[in-house]
Amino acid sequence: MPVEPLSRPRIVAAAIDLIEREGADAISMRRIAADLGVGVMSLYNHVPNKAALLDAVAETVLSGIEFTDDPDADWTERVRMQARAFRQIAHHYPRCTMVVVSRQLQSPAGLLPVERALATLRSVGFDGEEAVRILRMFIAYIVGSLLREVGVTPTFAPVHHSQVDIEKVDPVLFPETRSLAAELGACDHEAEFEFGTELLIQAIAGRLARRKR
Amino acid sequence: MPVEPLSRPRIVAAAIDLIEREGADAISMRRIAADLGVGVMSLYNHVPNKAALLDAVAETVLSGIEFTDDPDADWTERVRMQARAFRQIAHHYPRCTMVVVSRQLQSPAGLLPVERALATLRSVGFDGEEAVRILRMFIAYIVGSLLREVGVTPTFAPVHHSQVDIEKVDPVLFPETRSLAAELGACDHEAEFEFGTELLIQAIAGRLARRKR
DNA sequence: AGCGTGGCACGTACGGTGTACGTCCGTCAA
DNA sequence: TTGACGGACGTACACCGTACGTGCCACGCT
Repeated sequence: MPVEPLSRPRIVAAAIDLIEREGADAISMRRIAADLGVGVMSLYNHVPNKAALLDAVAETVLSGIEFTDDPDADWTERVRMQARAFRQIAHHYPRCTMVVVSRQLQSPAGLLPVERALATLRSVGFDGEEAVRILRMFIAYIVGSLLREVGVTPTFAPVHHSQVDIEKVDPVLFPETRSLAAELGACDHEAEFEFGTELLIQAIAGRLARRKR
Repeated sequence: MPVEPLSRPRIVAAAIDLIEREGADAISMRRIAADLGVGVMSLYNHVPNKAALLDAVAETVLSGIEFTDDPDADWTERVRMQARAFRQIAHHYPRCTMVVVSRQLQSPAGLLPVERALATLRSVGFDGEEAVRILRMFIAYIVGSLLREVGVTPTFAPVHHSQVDIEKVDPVLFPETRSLAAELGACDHEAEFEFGTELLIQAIAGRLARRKR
């Protein structure tokens, strides 16, 4: 029985699989090894330590994003597509999202999207400094959005409790919060994400217009 | 010698202190107890478990934000102030920031800022649904910004290496990234944050104008 | 005064974790 | 044939969260 030889990619894949199945807290070298039907210490022949493994997980997830960039499309559409591509992470690997955003990886895995985004921004007339600033703002927004999206599901979503029992909040201290309970309780992540993306694009467009004037 | 009696606030304070001194990874019930000069299990008389302790840390840090809201000021200025208030977290408790954003707490600690922000937004003419959307977008941006700001300091900042050795990136595959190396390498977090905040405010203002028309 | 009683500090113990180190074995080069 | 070497694995250690039991002390009641 020629079992697949142990390898770094196989270990990383098992780790991702485990995180998606049982959550990021459940991950341990022993569990991964068990899932692979292998001794714990064998992992260390391919991965220096657990932190590096998690970095590899983040890198793998990140590099799995499908960026389809159409250079002929309107720049607003291109920005939209790139933003949506990032959000795919939260869809394909919801439980891994926290891992991805919480470790800053210093590998070229994240460079391709950066390059694409900078190219897009510069092609519409922003200078380098401004392109970088805008990119950073976009990334911040996207990261924050992903965190909201996956944070709402801690491990298993309970039935459906909004963050606070709305009955408990004092209507005189928090009138707005109370009257907007319905809106605050529900959250269509996709609509929310699109709304913010459009707002950002409009802001950028406005800045661009002012700049060209 | 009447030692201060053990109490939940004292435990939480010790936890925050430990995190700030040694990083979020270093925290353990045993270390906290040792810092307080107390047996480990004594902690459990005041805190049900470690997760609850971390929630309490998040809540305490969050409720420590100084929100000064001037109802007479321009709404743009009020939004600015509230955004900056959040960013104080990253200044006062840099190592705790990850803890704060990574646990979704279901306590009224985060309600005050929400209430203020909603009130501000509604006072300038947004309806409830839109106010909530805008607030969510702002929070996403702020959270993402804070993560960038503190993520740059993993544990101890090395000398000063930008995320990638710029020499290593291929200039033909990543021309923009390469040519903007200087801009990408340096990051004035305050300026960056202000830039994004202003852009967001402008976007909101634009939306408001369109809405009133 | 005597006597519960309940809260709190604490020790011990158990199952789990990351990983340093040593051992064994299969493969391949000389 | 032999030597070296890389990879799989077992053992061991320090540390983790926390369930459980024990003892102390301050209090309210009779």
